[in-house]
Amino acid sequence: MISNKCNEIINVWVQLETHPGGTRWNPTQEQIGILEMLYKGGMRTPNAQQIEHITSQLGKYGKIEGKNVFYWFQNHKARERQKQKRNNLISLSCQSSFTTTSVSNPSLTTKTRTSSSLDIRRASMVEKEELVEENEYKRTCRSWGFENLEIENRRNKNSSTMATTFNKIIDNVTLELFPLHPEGR
Amino acid sequence: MISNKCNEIINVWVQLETHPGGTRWNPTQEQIGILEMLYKGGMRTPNAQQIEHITSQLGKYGKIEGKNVFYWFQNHKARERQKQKRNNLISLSCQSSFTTTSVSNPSLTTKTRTSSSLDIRRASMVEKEELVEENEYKRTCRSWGFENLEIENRRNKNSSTMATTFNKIIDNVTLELFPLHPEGR
DNA sequence: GCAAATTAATGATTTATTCAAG
DNA sequence: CTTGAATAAATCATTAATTTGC
Repeated sequence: MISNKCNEIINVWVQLETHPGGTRWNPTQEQIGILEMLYKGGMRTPNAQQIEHITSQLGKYGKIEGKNVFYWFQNHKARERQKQKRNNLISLSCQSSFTTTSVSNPSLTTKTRTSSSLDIRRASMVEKEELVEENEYKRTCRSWGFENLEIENRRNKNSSTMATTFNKIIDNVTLELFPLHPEGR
Repeated sequence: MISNKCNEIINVWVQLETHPGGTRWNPTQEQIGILEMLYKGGMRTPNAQQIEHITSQLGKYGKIEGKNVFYWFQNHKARERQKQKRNNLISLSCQSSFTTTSVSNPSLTTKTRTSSSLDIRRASMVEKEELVEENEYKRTCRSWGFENLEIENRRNKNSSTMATTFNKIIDNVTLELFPLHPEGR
């Protein structure tokens, strides 16, 4: 898809050129593409091993650290939730319905105003209960990268230490993850 | 203070005995004592180097990982905040005052009920503005442990790589941190 | 066209909340 | 019930888009 030597060289050069001192990570198109592909595939909270793996692969297209990958997934996930929430709010307000949030003392809630654009925060709290989350990946054991992954050895022992091609990383990682974390929590 | 060889041996044994499979970290008294000392000294969000340092020192008193130290500070901080909040709420409700939160449409807020025990969350939002935080350590550059601390080399170059005694760790680390992060943010 | 000024995106951190072991 | 562990939400801060006045 996006993997010829030319782009690789150019990107490395661009990276080195535009990030001399070392500010924040500026992902290349290839990196973003792959991350989004993984995300679309269902990856949400990669564990340390997976992050290392992905990082080493994305590293071919520019400077990158493990934490960049971790943060990318966190932010991407959060901001999609955010967007979803906003959309839900809009569709709700388009129905122009009165939202009467049931408070502990219901006698005091007298026909509260239609949800204005301002107080998204409170609304989010309400939504959390009435919105069916599509998030099928509940909490996964993230585990830190500080120490070697001793604890994680309890689960998936079989993880290719370091694949070489993109197809490999994508297929491997997604296949590793897609079983939907069989041992729940 | 708490540092004779006997205890050390016993604790190592206890650690190994009570955590065969590898459940969650169970801090020893010495470890907690030191952590609390550091906390009292003002440490709140140690960075990767400091965490590594502390971990290696606490490791003398039992099995421990960097993430344990990290989480300990996070939880300790958060739970002190929590306690503070609860206390503030209590003292407020003891005055039995009416809290009228100014909403975008003030005409609708008619003498809202006194703060009941349930909605701590909203109260916390209010407090955040009217409570002078004693937290003089704003945001410090935590940085991950995944990669080597390349970026951090911009600041404090002088950090003893690995001290040996407890007094050393305490004095060193606190002295490293106490300058109140001269370059603000 | 083209910099300076604003605004929107998004990388990075911290804080709040929740889960669950003991 | 306490607290270690983990995730979600909120926040900060920097870079890219975009606009604006010239």
